[in-house]
Order: sequence, then structure tokens, then C-alpha cells
Amino acid sequence: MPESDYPEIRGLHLFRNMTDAHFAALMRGAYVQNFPPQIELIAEGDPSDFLHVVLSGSVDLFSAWNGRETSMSTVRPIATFILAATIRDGPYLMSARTLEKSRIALIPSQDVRAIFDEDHDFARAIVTELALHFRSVIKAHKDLKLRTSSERLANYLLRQQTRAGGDAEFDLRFEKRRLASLLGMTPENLSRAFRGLHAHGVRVDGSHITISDRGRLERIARPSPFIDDHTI
Amino acid sequence: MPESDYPEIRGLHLFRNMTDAHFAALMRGAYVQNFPPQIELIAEGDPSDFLHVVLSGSVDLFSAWNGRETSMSTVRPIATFILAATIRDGPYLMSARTLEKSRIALIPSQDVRAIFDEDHDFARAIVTELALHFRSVIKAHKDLKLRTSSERLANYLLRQQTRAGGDAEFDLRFEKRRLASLLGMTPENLSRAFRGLHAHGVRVDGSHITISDRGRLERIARPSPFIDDHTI
DNA sequence: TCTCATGCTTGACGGTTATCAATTTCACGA
DNA sequence: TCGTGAAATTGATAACCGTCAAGCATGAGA
Repeated sequence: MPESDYPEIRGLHLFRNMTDAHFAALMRGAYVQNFPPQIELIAEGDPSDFLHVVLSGSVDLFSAWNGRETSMSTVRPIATFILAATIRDGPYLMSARTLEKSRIALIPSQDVRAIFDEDHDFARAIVTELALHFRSVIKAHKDLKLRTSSERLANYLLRQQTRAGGDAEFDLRFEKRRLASLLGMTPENLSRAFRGLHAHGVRVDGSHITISDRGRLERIARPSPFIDDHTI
Repeated sequence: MPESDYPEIRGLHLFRNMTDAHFAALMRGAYVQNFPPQIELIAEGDPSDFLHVVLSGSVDLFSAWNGRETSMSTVRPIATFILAATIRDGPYLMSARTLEKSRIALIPSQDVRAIFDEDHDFARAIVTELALHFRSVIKAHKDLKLRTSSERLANYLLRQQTRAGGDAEFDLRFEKRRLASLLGMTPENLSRAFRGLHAHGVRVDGSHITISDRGRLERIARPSPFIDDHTI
């Protein structure tokens, strides 16, 4: 594992407060690999041998059943994924594939579990991380159960506008087909949902979005901090 | 807090391995209360002052948005709820109401966080519990995104049959209206979905279910361990 | 036993969403 | 610059699901 990757990983919440010795022990068994786009990193059902850390690029977590497939979430640098499977030593519940050329660190799951037993600060960080992820999934679940597809899109756009610094214009960070899958709809209906939002001040040009009047969009989106605020 | 409640709580996975001193410290600030049916224990958005433990009865966790409401899950003895909100010291993401007369222990959240910092076994148990819950929500999310309503019902019935010991006959543990909400559908459509399963060997008499041929039901339900097995 | 409230079921209807097919647009390499 | 293939859009259609209204079943209480 190249020294240059250490600071990035060390800077993560998860690894920030552990002792140097324990961090070094974790890194000893870890290695970094470069992957081309569209490579399947892990498959649903595989044993969880490694905790993954996305250092650059991006990774799609998805799941399939009975010939259907859906995107569950996208992981961007710097972040880990499949922490829960690592902790429980259970099979992956989602598959993962690179969306673009990506650099990914692989930390043996058994090392994570071993250091977890010894380093209280690391254990504490894992709990915090898991609780945050848990709450995010709850929010996604509420989004899906309580809202129609165009309400989900409207609220998604408001969230993206917020994370873009509140600017009236910003770019979608996904292909629309995958955005559709994330939002739980077909690409066709995403297209129609975008058209429906024209009447509420949303302009779409390719992946470039313009929200002319946030207040107007909020009146139909009705965002709730308990669904849409992913910081709490 | 009555001594008689100690063993039940102590027996929970979450509290089983912590030291006596720390457990006693937790129980010092805790108290047990009896609630009648249909009492709202907590409301979405409230600060998470207490970790709740259901000792008897049952509790519905639900969420509302824009005039709509949906059941998220049901908590039965002996189990805790809203652990993640307690850990993060964030607002509740779900409301909770008693379904029947229930006895519930309330443990101050700040005590949980304080003991967590001191007792490594407790911290470890919390991580395990959170990871398990996280994976359950992921499964529920996949269920909702990948399956139609009658597929969800068919798989729900198979899961219930399994937990009833595999018997061909068992009873639903919910009112059908709440089962419908849990499964993400209306009571009307639940009724129609049950009728649709008649053709696949499912008999319904009130809340009594008979599955004449599990294999036949499995052929249309196509259960997957990565959605339906809540033990992994 | 009767009444009444509640939950469940059924049918009719409309809205939402998925599917299929056909274009159009766009990005990228020849 | 042009050609190619994938993505995005559009329209038509059907499946799915929610809503509304009515009727039925059940059980608690007078």
C-alpha cells in the first residue's frame, strides 16, 4: 500500500481518532488497486472479505432479483462501503461496480474486526458511521414509501441544489438512467417527471439543471428534514 | 425501576456482556412505565432523550409526510428501538405508538452514550445490533424496490411460515390494515393480493393462514436469502 | 338479543407507472 | 467532418395501484 494513500484514508471519520499503531496495523494488510469503469467489484451473496474505501472515481451499489435490477446508492471519495457486512461477517447484500476509473483500497475484514476489539476510538467511530448510514437508509425508505416518483425527483433536485451551495444552476452527477433507478422509476418516467417540473420552474438541458425559483419548487416538493436532510 | 425487570433487559444481546457495574449504572436512571393501547410514545422530530425497551405488548414505528402515513416496522418483546437516534443524539426519524397495553423501559440516552464510552463490550454489542438493523432496512428497501405488492405479500407469508416453525397453518400477528401499510400497499389491494394467492395454495380465514404447498408458493414468490432471511 | 362501530371485502373508476416501439439527441472515435 | 452506438425522449398501450363508495362480517357493550 503506497504511503501517499495513507493521509486520505487516515482523514476519514472512521480512522481519524484511532492510535497510530492500530492504524498502521490496519494498513499493513491493506492494498490499493486501480479499476477500469464498469468492473464488478463485489457480487451480492459473496462473503465480505474486505472493507472497501473509494479513493477516487465512484462506485454504484446495486441489487438484483428475478431479472430486475435497482441502484441502491453511489459511493464517492473518500468513503467506505459495506461496513455492516464486514462487522457482521455476513454476505454482501448488494453488488458493487465501478462507474468510472477508480482507485480503491481494500482492507481485510478480519483486520477491521480485530482492531475494532482493541481500539475503543475506532469502535466508537464505527458505531457513529453505522448509525449515520442506518438513518440514511431509513430516510430513503420513507422517501420511497411516502412519495410519488415526481415528488421524489423534486426533492432530489432540492437536495442537489443545497449540496451545490444553493446556486440556481448545477449539474446532475449521474447518468439519467441511473438517477431513475436510484429514485425507483424508469428512465422514461424520469423524463416525463422532468417535463412535469417545467411548470414549477425547473429547466433541464442535458445534465444541467436550472431552478428559477426554489420557493416555488418547495411548495410542491414539501421537503422534510426527516427525509431530506442527510446531515442529521 | 423494579428489580424484576432487570433480568429481562439484562438478557438482551445488547446488555448481556457488559459489566455489572455499568449495567447497574444504566438501570439507575431508567424507569419502567405501563402504557395503554394507541398511545403515541414518541413523535418524529422529537429529540431522542430515551432508548426504549419493549418488555411486553408491542409498538408500531411509523412515519408521516404530507398527510400520508406508513408503518415502518413493529417492535415486539424483548427488543429496543431508536438505538441509532440515541447514538447520534439526533431527532427521531419515526414516530412510535403502542399497539396494545405495553410495558416499556426508558433508559436516558445520555447514560447510554456515557456507558458506551466506558464499556467496550457494550460498545461492541451496540455495533453488532446496529449492523443487524442496518442490514434489515437494506433488505426491506430491496423488497420494496424490486418486487410488486403481491410478490411482497407472498414472500412475507413464507417468512411468517418459517418463523411459525414451518407449519402449514399459522396466524397473522397484525391487523390486515397495518400489514398492508408495512408491505407498502392499501388494505384494498392487500385483500386483492390475498385473493390472487388462492390460485397458489394460500387459504385465508380471518387472520388464519393455510399454505397448502410451500413449494408452489415459492415458485411464484422466489424468496432470496439476501432479502428474506433476517438472520444473516 | 340488538345495536353500533370497526375492520374487511368487493366493485368501479381514475391516476400512476411500466413496457414496448420509434425517434431524436448526443458523445466519441474513425 | 462524418458515422456509429448508446442514451434520452416521446407516444401508445397495458398493468398496477390507489381512491371512493357500498356492502358484509365481527365483536363489544347496552
